[in-house]
Amino acid sequence: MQIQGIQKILREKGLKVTPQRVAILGALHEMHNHPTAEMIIEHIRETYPNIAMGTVYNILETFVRHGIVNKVNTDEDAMHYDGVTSMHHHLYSPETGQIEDYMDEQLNKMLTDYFQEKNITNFEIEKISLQIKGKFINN
Amino acid sequence: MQIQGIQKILREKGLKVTPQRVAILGALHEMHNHPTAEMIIEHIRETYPNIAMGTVYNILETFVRHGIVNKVNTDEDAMHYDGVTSMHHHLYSPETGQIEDYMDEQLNKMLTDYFQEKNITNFEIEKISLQIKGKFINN
DNA sequence: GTATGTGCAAACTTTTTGCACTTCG
DNA sequence: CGAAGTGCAAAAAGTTTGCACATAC
Repeated sequence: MQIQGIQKILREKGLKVTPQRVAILGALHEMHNHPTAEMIIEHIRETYPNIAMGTVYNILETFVRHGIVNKVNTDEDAMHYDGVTSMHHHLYSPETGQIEDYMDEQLNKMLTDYFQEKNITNFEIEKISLQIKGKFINN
Repeated sequence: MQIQGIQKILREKGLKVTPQRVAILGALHEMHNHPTAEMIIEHIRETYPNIAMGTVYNILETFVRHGIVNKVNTDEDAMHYDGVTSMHHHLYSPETGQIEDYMDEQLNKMLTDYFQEKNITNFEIEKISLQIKGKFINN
């Protein structure tokens, strides 16, 4: 995605367009490996050497609040982040920490239909995602 | 579950039966609210006043390694733990932090069948679980 | 110009670690 | 008795916060 696309996303949410925000959201869209805050900083430090830790955490939290970034929960301490907000799932290996997107429209439809019909009474569903735990093979 | 049942679980895994382990596994089986390490300590402190933090973390890690306890990943910092190891899912509200079990045999079968047929090539599945994010209603 | 955002460092929270002592089998 | 487990306290890792300064709009 070009920088204009990033800026548009921010403006549409009423967020001020700052170089830090553009860099972080850009990084999340390039990286595709569900980085931690630490990994994001490392990635953007080349083009943005003096960004502050606290700023990165603040910005990520803002993005999550506005729904343009999602948290990816794992068994590890550090939080991982995901720039892809459309419905998808994750393959996850607790041993190596590797996380891969698992996109599957057929599965999405199956789950959406299932819960539409099921209609859980005391809960309003906002988002459904599968965590598929296991091992990556020869990789 | 009585104390004998807890001891049996530990012995079957080749783990030494210590009062600390019995207390923690017992707590996890009573609690049903996916407690953090902190919450577990608070819960067992009545009957076990001088258990050490480090011991609780060590024991939980041992249990997870032996598959008798699972980690429950959320958007929060602190890890949550679950004494139920059979296939099930979670309703989760990021706003309040509340986590509830969602048990559904029909869903389990649907998912298991789906992935059996699908056969992802580069990944060996060990465990599938849905995180259903949203809001609990009047509760 | 003003509300909002950022840098920085300190503080806080959660988890891990090292080592002496203890306990289970 | 010996291997494994525990207590404790210090340290590490991850995240949040407060405040002065800077910037987007």
